[in-house]
Amino acid sequence: MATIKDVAKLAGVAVSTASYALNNSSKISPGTKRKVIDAAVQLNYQKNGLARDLKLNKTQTIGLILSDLSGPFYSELIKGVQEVTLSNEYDLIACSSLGGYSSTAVKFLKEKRVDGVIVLAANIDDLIIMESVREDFPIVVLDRELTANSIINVSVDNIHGGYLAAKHLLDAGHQDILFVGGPPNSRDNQLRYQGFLNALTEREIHYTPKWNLEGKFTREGGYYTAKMIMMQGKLPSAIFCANDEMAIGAVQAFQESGLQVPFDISVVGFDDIEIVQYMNPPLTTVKQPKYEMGSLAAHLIFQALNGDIPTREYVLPTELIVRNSTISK
Amino acid sequence: MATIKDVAKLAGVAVSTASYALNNSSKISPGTKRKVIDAAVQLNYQKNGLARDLKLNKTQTIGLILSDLSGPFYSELIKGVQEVTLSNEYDLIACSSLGGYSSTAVKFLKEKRVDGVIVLAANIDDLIIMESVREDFPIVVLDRELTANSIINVSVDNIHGGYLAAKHLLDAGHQDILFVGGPPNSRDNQLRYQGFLNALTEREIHYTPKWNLEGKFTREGGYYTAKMIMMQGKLPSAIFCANDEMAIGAVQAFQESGLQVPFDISVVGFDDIEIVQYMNPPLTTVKQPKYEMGSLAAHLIFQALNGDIPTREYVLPTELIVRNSTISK
DNA sequence: AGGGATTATTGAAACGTTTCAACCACAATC
DNA sequence: GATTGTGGTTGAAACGTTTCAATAATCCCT
Repeated sequence: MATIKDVAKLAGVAVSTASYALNNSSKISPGTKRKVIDAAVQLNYQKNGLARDLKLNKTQTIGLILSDLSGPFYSELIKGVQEVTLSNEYDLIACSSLGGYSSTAVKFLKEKRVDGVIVLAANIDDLIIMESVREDFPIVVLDRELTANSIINVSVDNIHGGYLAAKHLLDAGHQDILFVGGPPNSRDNQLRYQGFLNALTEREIHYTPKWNLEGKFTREGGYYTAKMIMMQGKLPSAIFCANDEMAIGAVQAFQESGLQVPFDISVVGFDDIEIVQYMNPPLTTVKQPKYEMGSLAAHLIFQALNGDIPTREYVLPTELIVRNSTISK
Repeated sequence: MATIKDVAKLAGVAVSTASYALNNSSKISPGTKRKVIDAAVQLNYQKNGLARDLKLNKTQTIGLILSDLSGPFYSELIKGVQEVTLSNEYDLIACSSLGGYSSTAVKFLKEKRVDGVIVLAANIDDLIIMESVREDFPIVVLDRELTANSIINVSVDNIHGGYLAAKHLLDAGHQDILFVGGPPNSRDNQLRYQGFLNALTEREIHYTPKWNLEGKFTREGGYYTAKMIMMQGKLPSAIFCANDEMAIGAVQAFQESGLQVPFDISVVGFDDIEIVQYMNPPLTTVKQPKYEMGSLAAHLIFQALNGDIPTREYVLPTELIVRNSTISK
């Protein structure tokens, strides 16, 4: 591997000259510049980015940590992050938090491999993030509550979202509504449930869940919960699933049992992930402003990088998207 | 930022000792090891990964280059790559080829920031890849044909896939089949078309496309092409879209015009991306072994990294998945 | 008590850059 | 002809690690 030393030697100049020349510094005369560049191409020289970053103490890249690179992760959100990053002439790399303490994510959080980081990964521990705070290293965490000097929180109004979902069903005349929850320790889940309850109490309906409906935030979770519901005899007239994936699973379970959504049971989800508009029936759901979250997160990173200290907390609105999986009673 | 020097000083040892201690070398006595570690936690020391990588000339990470981090990129494929990478105790980072010559992708290809790279990005030029070949730097390119010392090709049997799609329609009695192509300079597109033609000629059907049906590999592409088809008067009895995204757009266009898929027209796609099974109707398509592609690609990287020179070319099989968007005539 | 063998510790070089401060040659100014 | 200036070039230090080779400390045998 040719280094800049080799280039300098071949061009017959000092290594500092070679460096200036390759970075197109105005100090260098056109003649030597040409010599150096010729030498570089002749040796097929490629700069070592690690050395450069180390010296400059700056990587010009920001990291995006996702719970799983392959998951149905919010592609809209990534787009938001990416566009802002690109327009600031930074690089963006995505890595996964899979693997716990020895995951790539931790490596990037701690080892100064990026200039700032956006964390969207519920499976990465708050503790790890707190351990990674250091001066001048902005961290934007999505969907969690964490306070430290350089940490910025961006989240979505889950409570209002849950409220909207429930209100929609109530307005449509449903009385017997069931909340199909995700993991009980998930903050998202709790807040959505909270909003759901708020809507019910507003109508003075007392919600008494007869059994514990909570599963994973996955298709299987929704599927099995729906099976459970059907086994309990009396069907509710509507369910509100804590996320879209669960709703997909639930709808599938109902349909497999010959039930018609929305005629036999209305279903509303949460997230508005891309595929739910292609379902049969298309899913009524609560939309998160995913693109906006992403671009906001990235903007905040750059603001912090530029020395402005942005506000530490942002909550973005949610919106009800009515499709055909719900019907008036 | 505390460096190892600070740790050494605080612990009262030489920096080499500190380094050995932090890396848990057996040379160091338990006593000093403890001292060093205490000092490290007290200073909240975090190692600088760049410095380490530079010194070791090894990053222990492999890069995955995608055409667009946010796209509906093959999440199955990524999963394959990720699992293999993780089990080899390497890190995986994904980056986008958006931005052409100054994209993050190029940075990672050229600047020695990763130990190997997998390229799945049609929009990155062959030339760039060729410029990045260097000894001991394995590059796996997916879905393109490129020969150089350290380049390995992995692709899918597009020809046979196209053949399968066409044969399925022919077997179902369709005579008037239209090929809805993607970008004409796309190799995937060409090969799928080739397979399509092979099936027709096998039945001695001469395919004379009355107009040029080619668009982008996107939903819009399929949508507008379908509109075009409908404007031409006589509807074919089936179409074969060069990828699923286009098929989705086409189905949508047909349905908007009141046509029934598959009763008025059969549609088959290519790729078997996740959402097509949730469409209404679920799409008949040709499945690519995405997971296998990913894990194969990663395996090959590690093989090369271990000094074995693997075969330079791999072609994976495709498979027809019959769903409800096609019907017998 | 002396000498070899073992174990712990350390100084210094190296990885490949960038950049400061010094230097040089030469022209311009008074 | 001495000073000042200028544009071009360079040596050396620095970034934060790891690791070799050398030294220092400890131990065990006779």
